[in-house]
Amino acid sequence: METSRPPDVPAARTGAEGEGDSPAARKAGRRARSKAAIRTVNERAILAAAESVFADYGFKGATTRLIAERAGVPKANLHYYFPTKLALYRRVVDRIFQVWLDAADPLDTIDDPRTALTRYIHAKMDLSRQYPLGSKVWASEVMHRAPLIQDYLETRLTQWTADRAAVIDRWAREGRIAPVAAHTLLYMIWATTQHYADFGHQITTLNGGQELSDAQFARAKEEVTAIILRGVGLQA
Amino acid sequence: METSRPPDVPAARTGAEGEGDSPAARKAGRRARSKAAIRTVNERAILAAAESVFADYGFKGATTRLIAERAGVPKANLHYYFPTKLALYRRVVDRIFQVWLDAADPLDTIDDPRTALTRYIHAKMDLSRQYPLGSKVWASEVMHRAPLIQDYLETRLTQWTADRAAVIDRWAREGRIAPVAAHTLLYMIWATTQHYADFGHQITTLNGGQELSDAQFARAKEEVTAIILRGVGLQA
DNA sequence: GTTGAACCTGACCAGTTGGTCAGGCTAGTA
DNA sequence: TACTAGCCTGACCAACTGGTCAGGTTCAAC
Repeated sequence: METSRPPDVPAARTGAEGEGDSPAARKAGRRARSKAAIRTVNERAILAAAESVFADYGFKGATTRLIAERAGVPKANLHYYFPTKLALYRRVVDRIFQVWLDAADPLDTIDDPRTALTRYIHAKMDLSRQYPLGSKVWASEVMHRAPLIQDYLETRLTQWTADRAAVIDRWAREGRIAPVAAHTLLYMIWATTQHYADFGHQITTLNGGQELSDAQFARAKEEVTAIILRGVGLQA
Repeated sequence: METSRPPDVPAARTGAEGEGDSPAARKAGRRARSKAAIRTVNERAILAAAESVFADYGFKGATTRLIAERAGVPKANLHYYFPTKLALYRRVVDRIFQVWLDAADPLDTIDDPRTALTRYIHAKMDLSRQYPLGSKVWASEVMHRAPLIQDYLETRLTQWTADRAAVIDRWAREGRIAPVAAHTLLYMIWATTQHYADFGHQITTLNGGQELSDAQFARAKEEVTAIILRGVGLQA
């Protein structure tokens, strides 16, 4: 059983309750003082631990005992902040989905195919590098037929995909890229970039047991981008 | 909790014990008669059920109760054939790995890059279509840091990958394809083709809730192949 | 038809699961 | 200083987990 601490994840906003954490509380860090700071620190620790455990075992395989252990709080305390395992999971998934949507910005704001695709692929690769747990949680959820995020898939993701597909289709119609099906292209980009997170362990093993160095990863990022750009008829 | 039957999977050879099942036994099917036939039928049913449950929940999340239920045998009977959950899992993974290796044949026997890559990509796409559970079990295992298949990764998969990478590198050196890193190309092929299995549910949802039809899938296969071929500098 | 090896399974077990709760503790304020 | 809202947690629970086993049934060889 894994007991190592999760890698530190960039701590996004923790929740929507909007507790105001004073500067003093912020500094407290390890040794929490004020009530507000205590809540902030503990919620973040639990959410980070939960993300790592859900990434490791999926929803069903994860245990609240292990989450509490990794967060460094008693199990009963975890249930004080998050009433059920499911509620905790939803909070984790909410955050992941938000981060993903934010990464798609280039496809909305840039009309040059080469620039837009390059930036989008780079953003997705960077996410896989810096935030692999989110990708794994998402993959787990979808592989298990998405019992808990089906509404996301059916509403927000469907709309998002349709909008971006329209842009890509227009590029193809205008002859600015080769006539590829937009969905196929998007799936390829998602699959390839997320592979570096979801299958990171396999990549590490095939790299002689060493995690990809920053230089190796940067090269992979360029190569992936080049292959896809050429693949849609753009000189890389 | 899922209780539906797993989709029918092409029943490959069940094991290495080499029980000889008579023609009569083969025909028996549902109502088994001979001892040998009983063993064959039950082992297959249990392995198929196990594959589906492991694909749905990963090793830790899967329960022997659910496997037994889907196989249509009492739990104690399952433990009669497979002593532990772990032993059952190993048998499932063994089979998946063998199927995957077999699919790689084109890269070994064909020296023309366009033909070899086309056939390999097609074979991997077909596997994702016809045998998605295996892909999901593998993905689960790797995402959970491969506690049980680490030896496969370190020995057989590493060797396999190094051999094929050598071929691809040679193609690049000889100027027969663009100078891409072999590992990056292989990862792209794996990621993209397996995406159609692992993320099949997401693809279905984004397809308006309908599974990709045979025609849609055939088109996707051609498009994926075309993008990758162009991506490595080959006219599609 | 007798025998025994192989197959079958309800009932059971100890350990783990998500979740509860009574009662203690502490920061903040009046 | 006294009060209290909010934080904390050991001990507990019913349900479920992987796995066992005694005792029964069935096939097939003699």
